[in-house]
Amino acid sequence: MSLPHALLAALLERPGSGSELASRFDRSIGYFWHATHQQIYRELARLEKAGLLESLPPESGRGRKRAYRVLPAGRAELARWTASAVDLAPSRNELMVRIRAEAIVGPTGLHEELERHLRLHEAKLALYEQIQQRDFANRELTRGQRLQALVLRSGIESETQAVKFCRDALAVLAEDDERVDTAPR
Amino acid sequence: MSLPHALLAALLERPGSGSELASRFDRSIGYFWHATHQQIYRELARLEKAGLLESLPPESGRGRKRAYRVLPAGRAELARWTASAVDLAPSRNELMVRIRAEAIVGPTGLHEELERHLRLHEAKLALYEQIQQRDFANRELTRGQRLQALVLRSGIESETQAVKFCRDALAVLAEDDERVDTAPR
DNA sequence: TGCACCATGTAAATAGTTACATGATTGC
DNA sequence: GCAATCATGTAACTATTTACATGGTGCA
Repeated sequence: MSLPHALLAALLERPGSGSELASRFDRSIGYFWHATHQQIYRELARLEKAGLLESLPPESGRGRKRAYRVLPAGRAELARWTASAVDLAPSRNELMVRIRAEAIVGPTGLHEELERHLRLHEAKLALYEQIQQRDFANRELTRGQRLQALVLRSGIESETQAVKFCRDALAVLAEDDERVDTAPR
Repeated sequence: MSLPHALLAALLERPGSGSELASRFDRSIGYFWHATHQQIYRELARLEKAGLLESLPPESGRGRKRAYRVLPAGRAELARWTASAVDLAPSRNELMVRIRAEAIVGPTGLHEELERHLRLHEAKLALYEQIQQRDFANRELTRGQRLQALVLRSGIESETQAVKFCRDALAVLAEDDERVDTAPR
């Protein structure tokens, strides 16, 4: 399972509280391993119980930040996990199931949904490219930065591919689905 | 949720029993929405209870095939779902988390794991290309077949990208991780 | 002082995985 | 007739999502 290890990695980069981690997840590591704040709080508590993290509890109980920090055992566990063997994750791509269904029971209104996804993927792509420019363009990179840049580039390529897929699918749908696409392309 | 709809789609293409669906999932639609036989049996029972499927129960109780068929309500539900709006699936790519961790606590032995993934993705890519040749090359395609071909091509591109990613990551690791990669490239 | 918001959580429901069980058929 | 296998399931567990709750802070 990746969430605890994603949290260990994030906390090693910079210690912080649950809510800080939640908002950092929304920006960086969460692009590749999403988690809600509920999951994060629960998992932080587990990791602390397991002796991989420690926290400075806030003075006044609830409603105040609790700062977490990785213990040596946590760093060791992260290193162990990083190199451990796992199977390929079983793929689950809902859009592909929909296209498949469209091929059988269509035409449906899948058209509009694809337009919407196209825009979402374009936005994500633009965001990643902006981050790439900001953080990795025209400079010498350390080993760690080269690896991070690689992960980001993989995200850019995935989004590029998703954009292309939506466009191609829309083209196929437009060929004979004029009910939905009233204006010619 | 996609599983019930993936099952409806599969059963509309061809009615069948739970085990037939499970083995078909291992070949076709399961490349994009994986499910175990336990999930499939549970979901088929639910769909029947909901009036979207019917089944011819075997004469002799357990251990015999139970043939499922989609009812009109099931087809309608599939069409409704196909065009319905959903958010982008939150991404979860464990390998990216590992690379990120390697960037922080590395070098670990991630090298070998990447080699293994590289081979798995190469095998999957070869399989998809073989299916493409067999089912879609050099022939006129119907609308449904063009959509299916598109899904397959998307799979081919994803695997191509995964292969490239593994190679690039291995190259970065090899630059300064000579402990693991004893021979120069 | 009261209202919006923030940080931390709890609870319940759903989805997916893993381990195991049972009856039927098939081939030796 | 017995072992291997197939088809169908049950049970328990883990992961994830969704909805809600509670205490604290800051500011109008």
